[in-house]
Amino acid sequence: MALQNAFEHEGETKDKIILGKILGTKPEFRTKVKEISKDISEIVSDVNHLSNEEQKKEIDTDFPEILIPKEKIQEREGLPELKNAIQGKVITRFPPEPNGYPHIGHAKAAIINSEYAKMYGGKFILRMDDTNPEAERMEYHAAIKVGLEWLGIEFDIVKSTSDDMELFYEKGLELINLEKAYICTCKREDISKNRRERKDCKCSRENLEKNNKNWTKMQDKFKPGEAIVRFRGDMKADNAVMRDPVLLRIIEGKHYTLGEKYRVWPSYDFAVAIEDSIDGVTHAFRSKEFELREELIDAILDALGMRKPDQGFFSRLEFKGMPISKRIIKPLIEEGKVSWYDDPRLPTLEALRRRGIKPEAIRKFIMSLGLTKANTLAPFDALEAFNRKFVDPDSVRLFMVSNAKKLSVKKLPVSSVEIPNHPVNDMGKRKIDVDEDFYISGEDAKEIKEGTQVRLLGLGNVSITKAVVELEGEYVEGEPKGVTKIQWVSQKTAHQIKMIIPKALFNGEEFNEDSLEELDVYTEPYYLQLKEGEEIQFVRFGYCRKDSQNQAIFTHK
RNA sequence: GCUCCUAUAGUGUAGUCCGGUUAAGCAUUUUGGCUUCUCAAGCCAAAGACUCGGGUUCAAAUCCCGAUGGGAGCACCA
Repeated sequence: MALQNAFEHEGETKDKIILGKILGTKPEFRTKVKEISKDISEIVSDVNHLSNEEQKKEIDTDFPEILIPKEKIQEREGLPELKNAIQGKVITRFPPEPNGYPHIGHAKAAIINSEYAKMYGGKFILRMDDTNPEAERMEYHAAIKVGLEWLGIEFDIVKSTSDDMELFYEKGLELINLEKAYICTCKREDISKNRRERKDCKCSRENLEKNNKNWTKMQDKFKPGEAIVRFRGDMKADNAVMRDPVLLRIIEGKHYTLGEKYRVWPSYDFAVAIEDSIDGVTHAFRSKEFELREELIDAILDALGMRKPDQGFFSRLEFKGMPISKRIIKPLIEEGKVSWYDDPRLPTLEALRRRGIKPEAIRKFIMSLGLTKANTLAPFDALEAFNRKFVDPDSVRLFMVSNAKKLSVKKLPVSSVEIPNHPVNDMGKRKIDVDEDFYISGEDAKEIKEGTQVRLLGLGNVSITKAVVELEGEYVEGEPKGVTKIQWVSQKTAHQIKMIIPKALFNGEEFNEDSLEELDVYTEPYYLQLKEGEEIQFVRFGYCRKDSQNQAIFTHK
């Protein structure tokens, strides 16, 4: 053993390490640490005195098996195992509120929960969490569905929290009758003050009869803000969430699906507790800002004698320089600094899609993040790396030049050329008509000196005869090896498009005024034949998504 | 302020529950090289980490205490 270790570490070994290895593999020695450690010291010292060759020889003769390289330990695939999970019986859910456009944060919650359902052959529920009539809109509801569909997430059950309004009333009343809840008619500020000072209010001492009467009054008489149903938690609790939180409150806004049918609405905690329980959810994963609610949800379900799901938490996901919250995005849109929620600089699903990010890449990326609770402020290039692998095998390679400079080539022996659409995969060829007038990139033109050669990719070598303002050259026979290879566009068929290059919206706290670069570029006419939304690689430039006939969005290098 | 969560290479993570089998694995990034009619992809290699301070132990990334950094909650939003 000492020999092996010495061999693996250039002829030197240490007794502490050997001791650890022995104890690790052979637990029976653990009681005799003192005795064996002395032996080990001696052996180790002997081994260290041997030369490399001597060590090798001894291993060869006595222990040849240890020269076989150790196999790598198999790494776990996917998410960590769930506690209390039975194959086929796991039910998870994704409960978005239809109050905004879906973004990468939604994707994380949806993907983690759906992966768990898949992993255990269980069921997955989409539940629109729509218990605040003032915030919900059909437009968002639809956008969320479109986004999830694009991500390729499938649901076994689709429902809305508001489907169960009668149940919330029933359970609310049950809690009141159990004296686990009461109606509070204090002012909002007083409630908040009492919470901070950990004092209960007079309403919590009212009798059952009064509470029942007030419950009825909440249905019509009380105005919004005048009365709420509070859970009897613990006003002295360290966890502020437990200090008699709101279960039901009056909101008179028009609900996007139910209209004005109800005016008393459940709070998030109450709704989630009841819904997860009756939907049979076994494992509920949410982002960690809800961590403190775990205790409350358990307490509500305990009070009602209802089944509790296992709750789990994961960190919020954000990209550097890409705001996720409506609070920040909305003003940017209003000021015209960002066009809309699908602006490619934003982390909304729609923006990611327009930018050329593939749903598979998002899934892989999110799975690679794991279930950590430490904050994840990922750089966007982590996602790009995944995306590149999906996009590379079927992106058509096209020529495109930016900051175009003219190059005329004399003695060109051909009038057209066929170029493969992909270097390794068979994606067909395209024919390009050429004459002596070309465009090349300004960046390349800068580097080209008179008297040198360049190769026009797929066409041939050109000897540069003049390199001022406009370039001139003549065709020469030659191999591509050792010559600078550049892309080109034929002037007579050049198609001009706008290239949009999205960059970080923010540098730290500061809005990046140069976050959207726009270039006027020339590309081949073949661009017009591609489908909208197709991913292209402009050779030596990067991957881009065709946004329209005259606009492309830069995806990444 | 109070309460809770969290801390592994430049970045993102595995390992932490149950201390030794891993002188810390993977991916990305960067840098070299190979391949290539792209600065793409692919292949090979290199670089690079257990926040700090105590304690327990033969042995600590792993357990305990403390400090520090980061985040969240303290809504009649979810």
